[in-house]
Amino acid sequence: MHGRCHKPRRSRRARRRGAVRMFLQPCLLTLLRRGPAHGYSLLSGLTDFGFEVERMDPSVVYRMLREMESQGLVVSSWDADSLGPQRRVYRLTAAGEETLRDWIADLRRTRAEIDALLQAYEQTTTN
Amino acid sequence: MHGRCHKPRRSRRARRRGAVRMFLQPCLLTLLRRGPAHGYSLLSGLTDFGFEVERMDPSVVYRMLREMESQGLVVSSWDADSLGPQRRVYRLTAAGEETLRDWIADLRRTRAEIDALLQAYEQTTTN
DNA sequence: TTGTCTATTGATAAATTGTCAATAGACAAA
DNA sequence: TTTGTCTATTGACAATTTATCAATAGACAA
Repeated sequence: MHGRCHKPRRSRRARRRGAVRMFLQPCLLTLLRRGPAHGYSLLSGLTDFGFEVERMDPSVVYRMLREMESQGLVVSSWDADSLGPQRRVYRLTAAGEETLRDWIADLRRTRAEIDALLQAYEQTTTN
Repeated sequence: MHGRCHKPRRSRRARRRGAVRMFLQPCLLTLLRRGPAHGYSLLSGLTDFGFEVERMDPSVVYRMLREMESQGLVVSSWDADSLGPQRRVYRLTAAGEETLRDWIADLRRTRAEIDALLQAYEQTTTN
């Protein structure tokens, strides 16, 4: 048939509730903290943080990486000795480290807010 | 001067990171679980969950309430014996209770994901 | 020489959130 | 009694974030 492996047709499913906004960014920053990496390997690494990578569109990750680069949080270069197509290798910058620190603080706060709600819920369990 | 109390000019500040998407909805549902209430009182109740109510635009809350009503999660009626302007009193429906249960499950999952990231961060503390 | 896999880019639609402006009843002060 | 202020609500629209689809391209295997 056509030269397309027809994907499982990620059918318009309801967006997940309760997810953290822009959560992708701190996840990528954390992964890059372990060392330089390119988009595709970062994509797989996201499973660690609860992403369902199979259902994710890779363009989401690439877009975020390029945006992060435009903000100076990462820098990219072409991997010299790679087989296959050229791939961009991303590396964390000092600014990226700092932004990640801010993110961590925000996430602790967010966690506390979620806890507040969960506790409020449990306390008013009327049924 | 004009009949407007000039607000502190909620100046275009960077949107907070690390907030949960649509967090407002489960907060309102939880507040309504304690009993019927109208928009303005719900607005104040949000402080419990980390919202900075002074900086919030009330229209955000009203919009959410109306959307929740259109989804059948709450029903509203006009408060008969209210002083001042008429106000809509919202009451939680069975569907609302159920949606809140789903939210709680989602939020527990979200919290687990945040924890995973925080742990990953702490484990790779290279500096 | 066609197809498949990895890797990346771009455009656009849809959903969510933020901001501003307007209306309206009650009440207090001038 | 008219002006202003407070509570309460609605509507419109801009900005941001997220999802989806379509396309390109090198390497390699059949």
